[in-house]
Amino acid sequence: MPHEALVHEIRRFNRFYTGLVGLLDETLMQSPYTLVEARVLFELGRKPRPCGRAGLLARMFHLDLAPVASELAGELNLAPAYLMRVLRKFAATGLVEMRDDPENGPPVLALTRRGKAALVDLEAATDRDLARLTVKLEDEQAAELSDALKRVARLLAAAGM
Amino acid sequence: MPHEALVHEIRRFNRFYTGLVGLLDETLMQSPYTLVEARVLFELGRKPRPCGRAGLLARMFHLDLAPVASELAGELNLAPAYLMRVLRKFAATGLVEMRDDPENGPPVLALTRRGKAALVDLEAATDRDLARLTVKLEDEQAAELSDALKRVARLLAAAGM
DNA sequence: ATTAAATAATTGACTCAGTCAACCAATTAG
DNA sequence: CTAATTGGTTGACTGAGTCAATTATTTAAT
Repeated sequence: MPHEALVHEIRRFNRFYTGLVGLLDETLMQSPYTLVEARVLFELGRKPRPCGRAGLLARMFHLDLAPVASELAGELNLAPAYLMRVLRKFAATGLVEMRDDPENGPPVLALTRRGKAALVDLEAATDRDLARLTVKLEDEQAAELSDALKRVARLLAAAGM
Repeated sequence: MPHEALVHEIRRFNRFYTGLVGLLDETLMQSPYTLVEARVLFELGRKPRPCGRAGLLARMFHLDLAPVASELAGELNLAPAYLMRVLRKFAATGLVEMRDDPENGPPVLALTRRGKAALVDLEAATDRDLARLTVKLEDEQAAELSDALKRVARLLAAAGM
């Protein structure tokens, strides 16, 4: 029976944190995007898919770039079919561009200018939220929280997940 | 611009933790219940609604017991209509009992024996998961993680949420 | 080089989680 | 006693997310 106290604490934390995330999600719901859509947008912004000249060259030389859509699907664990629907919607509304590159490799994803603008708006909204959440903390407490978050992530990651 | 580093760190953590929660949720999906159903079950088990003699007496003396269904809905932030559907399903499959008490107060919820058994099974499953997640940690690391979790919850709760 | 197997992208059809609006019952206020 | 609030409940509806089948593409094998 390993670490009963810890397991109990994780349970408590999960309850707490899902509540908190729920609050933050409400803000995202105000936006014109679904939660999933927002996550896709974030992820596309965070790690832009190789596209254009760079992507082409990389693929020409057989550098193993993970396939674009499936990689995204993996990172967000979304069903490929579902991700596809989201991407098509984004393509339809002009937020992303899905180019079949000339070499007939797998299609390549990129945020359009409008897509980037949308992302900026989203990030501004969540920034407001997070700022409101942390504004009452003294600098010292903020540092402590930041440190504690890092610890949690590090220890859980080390634990194997 | 308050605590930029902290905001950034919370972002990182959210990404990490939603991934982790996704993993844990997969186990729940294996169970015959929906995520929401599982949460309802957990919550009903955690804080059993007053029922039977005790509940009756309390209500007779106008002790203000929060209304049963709406309280649940609030804690889990579920739409009342949705919660109702879940409860009806549970009632139909014999996991909870919804009694209109004789005094015609609001209906009262209680897990049946089968409901309690189901909850025990669920908790066993999630315990296995959490155990698997934490088994690789040394005792010292486990203590550190537990402490860090408490800190995060305490600081965020203090921050206002 | 040709075929076979495996992996990725894509689509349409379908299901059911979750929302919405309206309604009923009960309590509180005026 | 009626009006206004609050909580419970329902049916109808929407659309998020799944599933199975299809095509295209890359890798492996002979």
